[in-house]
Amino acid sequence: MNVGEVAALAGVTVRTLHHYDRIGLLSPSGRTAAGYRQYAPADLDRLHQVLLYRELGFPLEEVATLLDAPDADPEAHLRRQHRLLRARLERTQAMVAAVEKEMEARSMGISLTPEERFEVFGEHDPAQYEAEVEERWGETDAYAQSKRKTAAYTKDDWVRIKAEGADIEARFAAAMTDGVPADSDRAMDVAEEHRQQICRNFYDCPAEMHAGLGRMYVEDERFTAHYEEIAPGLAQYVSTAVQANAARQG
Amino acid sequence: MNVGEVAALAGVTVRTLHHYDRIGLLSPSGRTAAGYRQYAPADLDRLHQVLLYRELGFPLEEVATLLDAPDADPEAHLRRQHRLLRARLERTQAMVAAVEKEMEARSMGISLTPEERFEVFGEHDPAQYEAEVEERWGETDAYAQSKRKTAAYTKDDWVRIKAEGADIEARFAAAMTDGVPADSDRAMDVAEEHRQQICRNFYDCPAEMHAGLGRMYVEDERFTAHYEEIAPGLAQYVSTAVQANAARQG
DNA sequence: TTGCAGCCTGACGCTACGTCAGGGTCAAGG
DNA sequence: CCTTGACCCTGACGTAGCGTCAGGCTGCAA
Repeated sequence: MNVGEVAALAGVTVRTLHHYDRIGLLSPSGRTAAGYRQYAPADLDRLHQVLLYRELGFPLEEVATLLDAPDADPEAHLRRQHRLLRARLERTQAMVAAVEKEMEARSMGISLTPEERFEVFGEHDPAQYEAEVEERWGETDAYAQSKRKTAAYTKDDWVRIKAEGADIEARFAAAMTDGVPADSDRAMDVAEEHRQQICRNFYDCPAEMHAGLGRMYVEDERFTAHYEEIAPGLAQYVSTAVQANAARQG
Repeated sequence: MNVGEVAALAGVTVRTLHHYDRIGLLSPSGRTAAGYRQYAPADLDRLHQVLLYRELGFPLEEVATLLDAPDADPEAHLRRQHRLLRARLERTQAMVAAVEKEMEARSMGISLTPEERFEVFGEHDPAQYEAEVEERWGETDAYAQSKRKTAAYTKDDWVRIKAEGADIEARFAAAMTDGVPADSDRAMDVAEEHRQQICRNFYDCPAEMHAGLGRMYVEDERFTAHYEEIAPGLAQYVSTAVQANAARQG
């Protein structure tokens, strides 16, 4: 792909790609004889990461060091981004609440103190704060998590993990063909094992996130296809069971 | 207040306040004999607005024109900010979902197409997009809303509105002293009237937002005090009724 | 072969500040 | 009374992340 196509796909300008090339953040892996930039799939992967980190407020130079760190696997980046995005979510929710509070205060004739009104801004700095939280919290448990996870897996580990996954899927299918409802205890128990298997082997997956995955299994054809291949109707069954289990867990 | 205090309160640097002064975005309303900047409460109000708009990605120049527009009342700004913040909330949620999707895809060995992965970035530009949505959507219904709302109220309107509010509060209090549960139909009906009165007279207040207000009535002492002054226990009563009504409405 | 869209490389401009430099101000303590 | 350290002032220059020409080559469709 050439610059124009990549730019259109990623929603950035050609100039931006030129810039990333010059500063060495993202250099296309090839050029045509005429000097046209040629972007390979791997370059798109990297661009994707770059844009995520940029959106999260990281300076480009830091993005480069993050992505070029030899010991950082892709999964670790995803986990980090997930954490930071949820932090942003919380912050935005707090700001929404603050604005609502002010609207209500005005309509009731109550006036807020300056401290209250600036509460949500307190010493923030959108980028640095998130990066800081990351530094102090992220790399304690999550770094350890990252280390003992996929990066360190041997072939045997992968075989075992695949087997675990297949086992759980088979038990879902068995429950379904036995006519057990998807929101029954038996199905939910399998769902809970599914969640814990994800936690053990891949990434931290709280109930809420697991419910999101459940929804995706029926909404996204790729995941639907994965389950339908095992047994027809299994995608919907697993989806329901997973969401029911999430509701049960709280 | 002098620069340092304001900076600490608002979570910005002194340099930032200097900058805002020089470009005329926020000039303190006074100076000491020695030339020290003196910020009045009104200046803090303005700073608050500036920071909100800045956070939403507006360029400072545009913030200035927005805030200096003679026909824009504070309520309109709050409504606009509320809309934009919710747009950001949705976008962030979409990004969280996208990252979760990718994590799950990796753990299941499915690989996503570039289009899917850049979906969430598509033609965005964090500031402009929000500003654009604002231009096209906001100023159609909401501008009309703004116009016929508080800005145009006469003294009589205010008297009527105050009376309406007092009436609803009295009916809440009556229901409570009658021993009617806060989640009964009677109490929820009053809550619904409360919501509709806010919509008519002040700002658009969907069920979800109303529930948020309900929570605030018991969490924030200012609002609690407002209701407790009418009758002890009324804050909790109204809060419960409002949240129950929001749940009822869906 | 002739457009015209798309690509290239400088190079300068712009926003929203960060960061000194050089110098007054103010309240507390010696 | 005087000094000291924290705070304030005004330039002035620097920086990040591009936007925006300018001047020129490339590629493909008519």
